[in-house]
Amino acid sequence: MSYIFSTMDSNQRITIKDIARLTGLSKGTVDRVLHNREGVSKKSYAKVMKVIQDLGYEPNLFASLLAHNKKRTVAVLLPNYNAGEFWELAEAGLRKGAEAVHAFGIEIHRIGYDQYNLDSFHKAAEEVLAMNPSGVVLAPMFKDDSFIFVRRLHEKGIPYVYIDTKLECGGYLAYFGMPLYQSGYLCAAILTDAHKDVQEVAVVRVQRDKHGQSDPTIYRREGFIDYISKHFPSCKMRSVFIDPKKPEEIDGILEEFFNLHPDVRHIAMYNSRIYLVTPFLERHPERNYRVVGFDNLAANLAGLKNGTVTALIAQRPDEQIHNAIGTLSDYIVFGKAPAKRDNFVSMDILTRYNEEYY
Amino acid sequence: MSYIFSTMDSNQRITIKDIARLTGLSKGTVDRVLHNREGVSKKSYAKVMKVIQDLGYEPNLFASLLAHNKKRTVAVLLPNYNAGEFWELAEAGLRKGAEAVHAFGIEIHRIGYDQYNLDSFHKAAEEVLAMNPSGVVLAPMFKDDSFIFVRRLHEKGIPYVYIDTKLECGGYLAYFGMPLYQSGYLCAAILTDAHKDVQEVAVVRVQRDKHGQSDPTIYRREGFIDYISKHFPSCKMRSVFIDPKKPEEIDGILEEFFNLHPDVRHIAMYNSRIYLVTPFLERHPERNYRVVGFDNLAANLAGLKNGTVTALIAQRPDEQIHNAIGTLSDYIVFGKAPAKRDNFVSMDILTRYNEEYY
DNA sequence: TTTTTATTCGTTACCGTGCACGATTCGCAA
DNA sequence: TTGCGAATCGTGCACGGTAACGAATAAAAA
Repeated sequence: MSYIFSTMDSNQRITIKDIARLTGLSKGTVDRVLHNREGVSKKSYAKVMKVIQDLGYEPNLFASLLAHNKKRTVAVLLPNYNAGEFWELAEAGLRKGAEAVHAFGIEIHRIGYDQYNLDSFHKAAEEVLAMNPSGVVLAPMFKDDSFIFVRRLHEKGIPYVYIDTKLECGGYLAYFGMPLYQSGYLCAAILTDAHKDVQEVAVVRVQRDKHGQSDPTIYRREGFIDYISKHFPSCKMRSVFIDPKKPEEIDGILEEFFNLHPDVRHIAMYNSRIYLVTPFLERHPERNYRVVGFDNLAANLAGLKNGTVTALIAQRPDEQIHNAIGTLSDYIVFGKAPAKRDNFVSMDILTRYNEEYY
Repeated sequence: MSYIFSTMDSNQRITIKDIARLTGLSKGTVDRVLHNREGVSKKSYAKVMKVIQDLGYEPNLFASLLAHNKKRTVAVLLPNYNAGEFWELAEAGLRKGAEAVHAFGIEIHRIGYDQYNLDSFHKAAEEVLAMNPSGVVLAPMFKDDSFIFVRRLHEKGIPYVYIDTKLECGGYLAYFGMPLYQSGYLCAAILTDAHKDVQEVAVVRVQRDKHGQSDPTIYRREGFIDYISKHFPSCKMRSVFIDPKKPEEIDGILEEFFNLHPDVRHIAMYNSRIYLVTPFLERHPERNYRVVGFDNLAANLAGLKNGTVTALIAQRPDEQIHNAIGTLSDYIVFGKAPAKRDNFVSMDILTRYNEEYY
C-alpha cells in the first residue's frame, strides 16, 4: 500500500517549450492557446490542445508569477481605536501578516474608520474601492452599508474576508472570528459556575445608535440567555445601558441601577468594555460581585488582577487578522481557496491565575 | 488611522541587479554574498552588505524558486488498512493534498505499514529515509521506534508533521489531530447524558501486543475516567478485551462478559472499531444499551442507522492529512512556519439524526 | 624578474512563462 | 499574376535569481 501521487509517468514536468516542439509550433502560439487569446488557427489550436490533454501540461506557477511580477495591494478595513481598546489587539497580527505576505508582492493598506460614525465608514469604503485592491479584509460593523460595500466588491471580482463579525450572506472567501453564540453560552456558564441557584443576573450593555449597526453581541446575548433560561429558569435577567462616549455618566448610572436591584450578584458584559465597570466594582468590594467580560484589553486584565473581574473570555484578534491575510494571499497569488470558510478561534478563559501566561 | 505596510519608501522593490549597479560589482558577486559562499573579498562583501542594509533588499521568492526548479518529495507514512477501516478515511485528504501541492513541485509518496507489525514499520521507515524526502507526514503508532525514526529525520534536517497521534517530544513542525483527552471526556459525557445515576459502565478494549505501541486511546481513557469519577463517583468501570484479528471470537467473549455483568447499560469504545460490537448488540435489542464509539466508518454509521449505536464522535482524518501536507509544503517551499504547532480538529458528534449530513 | 598558484570577480546561460513586435502566410479582389 | 489587408505565427526580450566557467588580478614561489 505504497504509491506515488503523480499526474504523469515521466518524472520531468512538461513545459511550454516541449509542447512547442511536439506540435511544431512556437512558444508564442502555445501561449496564445493556453490563454485563449485570438489569432490562432483552428488546426494549431487543436494540435496544442491534444498534446496538453495527452501529456497533462500544467503551468509552472513560479515562472508565471515571476513573469507577471505584479505588486498587489490588500486593503484592511478596520475600526480606529484609542489606546487600550479592542482593535488595538489586532495590530500585531496586521504587522505579522503584512510581513508574511510581503514576499509574495502583496502590500497591506490599513484603512481606518470610526465604528460609531457611518459617514467615516462610507469614506473609508470609497477609499478602498478607489485603490482597486486585489483583496479586502474587513470587520463589518455597519450591517447594511457593509452589505452594499461587499456587493460592490463582488461586482468587481474582489475577494473579501470577514474578521470578528460576518454578514450572513454568501460571497465571502472566509471568516475568522469567535463562535459568538457559544461565547455567550460559555459566558453564562462561567458566570454561574458552582452556583446551585441564581435568581438575578445583570448585563451591562451599550446603547447602539440607529444606523443599522451590525452588533455581534446580539448572538452572544442569545447564547447567554439560552444558558441561563435552561439552567436557571426562574432567573431574572436585567439590563443596564451605558454609553462609552460619555464615561462621566457611567458611575452614576451603575450606582442607581444596582441600588435599585440589590440582590444582583452576577454581572456580565457582552463586549470588550468591562473595564468601564471596574471603577464601580472597586467601590463595592463588600458586595462580592461575580463578573465576566470579554477580551484581554490591558484595562480588563487590570480588573482581573485587582479581583473585581472574575473571568474574561478572550479571543486572539491578532491571530485572526494574521490568518485572514494569509488566506487572502493564498487565494490571490496561488488561487488556493481556504480549507474552511468559517474559521473559529478558540475561546480562552482568563482568570487572575492564568492571565499572565496568556 | 490609515497606513501602508512597506519596508521601503520607493514602491519598487530592489533587485540583485540594483545592488550590483550600486556597488559597481556584478550579479554573481552579489549572489555569492547573499548566500555566504566563498570567494568574496572583505571589501566587496562589506559594500554589498551596506547596500542590502540601507535599501532593505529581500529576494524575490518566485525567481529563486524558478531558478532552483527543484522537484521535491514528501513521504507520508501511514498504516495500511482494509476496506472500511479508519485509515481509509484519510485517503481522500491525501489525494487532495497531493493535488494542492503539486503546483509547487512537490510529489507525495505514500508509504504504508502494518500497524500491528513492528517489522513492517521498520521497513517502511527505512524506505522513507532512503528516499531522502524534503518532509515527512507520519502517524507514530509505534512509540519507541517512531521516536528513533524522527530523531534520524531531525539529524538529517527533515521536517516532519504528526497526524492523529503525536509523541510528546519537541522537534516536530506541527501536529494535526483530535484533542484526545477531551474526546474521552466528551465520550463519557455523551454516554451518561440525561442519566441521573450510572452504577456501571463497560468499555470494550483492544489488547495491544508488547512492542511499545503508541496507543492514542490511553489519553481518551484518562478523559473518560476523569469524567465518570467526577460525575458518578460510585460508578464501576469494567473492561472487556477483544482482538480485531480474531473476529470469530468476539461474539463469544462479549456474550460471556455481559452475562456476567447484567446491570451494565452503558458501553463505550476508545477506538474506531465499535462496529465489531454491533453484531452482539443487534442480538440484544431488549437490553437497550447506550453505546458511544469513535469515527465515521461506514460500518459504524450502519450501527447508528440501525439503532445499536447511540452516538459516534468523529474527527476528519482527511482534513487532517490535507492540512498536514499543506503546512509541510508551506514550510519546505516558502520557509513559512505554521501559525500553530498543535492543531486540533473539531470533535463532531454524530447520531442517527445528523449522520447523513456529515 | 618570471612562473606558478590562489583569490576574486565578471560573463553567460539557464529556469518557464508572458507578451510585444515584427515577420510570414493566406485569402480575395483587381 | 500581382497587390494588399487580415489572419496567423515565430522571435526575442523581460521577470529576478542561480551557479558553472573561465578570465583577471593578486600573492607566492622560482
